[in-house]
Amino acid sequence: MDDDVWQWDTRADCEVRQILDRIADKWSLLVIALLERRTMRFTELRREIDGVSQRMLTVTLRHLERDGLVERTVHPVVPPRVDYALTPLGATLHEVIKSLVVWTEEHQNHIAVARSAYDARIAAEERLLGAP
Amino acid sequence: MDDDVWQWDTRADCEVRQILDRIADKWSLLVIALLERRTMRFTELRREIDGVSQRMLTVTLRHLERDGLVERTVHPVVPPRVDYALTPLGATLHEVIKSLVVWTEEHQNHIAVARSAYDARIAAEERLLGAP
DNA sequence: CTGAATCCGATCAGATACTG
DNA sequence: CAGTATCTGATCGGATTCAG
Repeated sequence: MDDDVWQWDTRADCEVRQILDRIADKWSLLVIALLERRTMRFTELRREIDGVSQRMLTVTLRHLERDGLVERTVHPVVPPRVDYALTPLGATLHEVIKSLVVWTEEHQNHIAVARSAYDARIAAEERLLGAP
Repeated sequence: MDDDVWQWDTRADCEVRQILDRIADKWSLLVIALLERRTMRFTELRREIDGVSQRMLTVTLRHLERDGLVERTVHPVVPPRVDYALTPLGATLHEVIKSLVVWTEEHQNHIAVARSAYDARIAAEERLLGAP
């Protein structure tokens, strides 16, 4: 059974890979995390997500909407008002994403130590090669 | 408590974001999934992962090694033999990744339907605009 | 306010050639 | 076998401008 689950990873063009690439992109995780709390407007999202450009937020939201993870609601008022909300499907994804973020939170110190050790080892090797 | 966990997502430069970008990249997930089964050699990984170039596999493995997720072992024989194995830290990450892949497997049909509906709706709107 | 469209520099990643 | 180095086309993404 486990073997069946992991069969996917040998094929480049399979559906799972496409979806993984989508939900693993830079801003999608953040958008989903924020919308899980509550419905938000475009400008609210832009203000909350530090570093995102207007263009990339728009692109990200369109992708999420297309995949059925986010619902876009246009209110016919002036000035325009557009609300973004997580769909039920998006909510189930959020549960999975949450475990990923929690793991990162718990292990970031461990990883920082590993990086320092690696960098120190590489630097030491380069000194050996530089002065033979 | 939930609020603390999700505090991270408003800052672009925080450690968690860097780590997420790393483990969410195109090939890392596949490498970790394969190495969880058993230790593998460079060429074995390359053959198993459809579509990866030699360069990108090397880069991915160096990143994972630096983060302490993968261990690289060089055997001083000819021809050269290099084994890659998941570290204990990498193994804990695999558990999290697995839930992500399982979610994708379970919902890929749902997403495919949503995409079709979205594309059809966009196409219909464009027809309305094209022939007024 | 919420976008769409365009331009353009930066980065990424594949192909190729070379090495121990 | 297991890489490194280099070149180059492709893609990404930010800044800017315009529109409903």
